[in-house]
Amino acid sequence: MVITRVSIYSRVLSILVDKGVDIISSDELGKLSGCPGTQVRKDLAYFGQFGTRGVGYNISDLKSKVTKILGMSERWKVALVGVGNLGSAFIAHEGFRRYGFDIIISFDTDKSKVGKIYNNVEIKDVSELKQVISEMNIKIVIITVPAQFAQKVADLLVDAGIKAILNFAPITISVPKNVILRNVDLSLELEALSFFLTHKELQDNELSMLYI
Amino acid sequence: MVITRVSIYSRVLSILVDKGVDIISSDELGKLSGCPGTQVRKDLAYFGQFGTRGVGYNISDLKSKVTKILGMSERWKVALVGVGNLGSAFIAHEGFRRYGFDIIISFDTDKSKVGKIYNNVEIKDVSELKQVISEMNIKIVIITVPAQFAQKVADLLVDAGIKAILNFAPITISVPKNVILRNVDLSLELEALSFFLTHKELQDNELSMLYI
DNA sequence: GAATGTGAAGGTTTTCACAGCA
DNA sequence: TGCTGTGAAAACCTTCACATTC
Repeated sequence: MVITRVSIYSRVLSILVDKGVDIISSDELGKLSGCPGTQVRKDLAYFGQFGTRGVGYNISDLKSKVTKILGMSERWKVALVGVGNLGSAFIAHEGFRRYGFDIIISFDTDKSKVGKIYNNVEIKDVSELKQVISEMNIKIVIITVPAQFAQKVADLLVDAGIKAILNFAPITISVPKNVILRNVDLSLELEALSFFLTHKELQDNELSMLYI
Repeated sequence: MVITRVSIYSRVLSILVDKGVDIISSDELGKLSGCPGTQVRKDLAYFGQFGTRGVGYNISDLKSKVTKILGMSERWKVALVGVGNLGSAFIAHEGFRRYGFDIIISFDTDKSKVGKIYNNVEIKDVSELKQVISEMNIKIVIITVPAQFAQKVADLLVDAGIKAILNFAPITISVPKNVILRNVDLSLELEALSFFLTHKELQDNELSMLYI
């Protein structure tokens, strides 16, 4: 939770740096990030003291500290498994590059795709996964394969020594405790909207416990 | 939180229905969903009593009740604004259709795109948004425009009477309290991975408060 | 005996309130 | 005076323990 918000602060700070603003208060940063100022202060306090009492936070200073906290001082090399609709879109997605993530290789099992180059990214056969990931020194992998193959791919990745996985397959996959797995389930996000549209009568505190 | 998990239970139940299983215990359903059985029971208890003590839950029965709770008894008509890489991929994405969401219309401002049909979905000019959304009786909209246009699009949607928005633009947007907004920020997910890779030394309970 | 449903306990996260400092 | 940093309080969520039912 904290980390997601710190990431958002980082986004907001970038925009402010570009705008040439120097100083910001926690309340203001909170407003721009969609949370209360006290939350901002507590979140940052977890990592140190970055502000000046009575003044606020120096934006470029805070930005560089937050960047370091997030481990985003250098760019990350990323691989992607499953070059379907979603996978191709992610390979072409400018946002990843802008925020410091380079998808430099991709994998699929489809013989008609393997060997092709899409958006400067080669598509290799999944059988080469372990070797290529080790050679290219990749630490983060995105899974965009159909649900039924996701666990198998995750197993391959774990075997290849990957410690961070972003999974878009709509299924529960398991990895060892020392591997970080994050799941993004697109339809599930829409289902949450469906729920709230269907239960508009529920209000505020009733909704709180149901959220996210 | 509850809703996200109930959505996952719904997925698991579908698979079990297909497999022809009849009955499942909360512990088993929890294991398949990635949470403890007691969580499953509490989550379901929020909406009623669906099981039989000493026995478990009747799968097809629970499935249909959960479907109703989520508001997924009927299909939802969805619009998408911003037919770029990501937007096109979502229009083509099978997953949405499989889980009951039909993207039936899309919008963009790019004159070279407007009027085209992609994957059976017409691309209309954003200026037609309000009228088309009303005519087509659309209740849910996906935003996949660049960050700098996201707030403007959200304002248009609110003006058009939309009450549920799924935003993929990496920026904080504000909507009135009666509008449900969910944000999916792809790079932010990767940043969370970056953080954990960078701070492997933090263990378990230290990490807990940082997680999402 | 087995598994649900649920009040109570235990944790975690957020918010409050204010001391401390520019 | 203004705003950060932070213990304490409040709110929230998860897990436990067990009475209840099949």
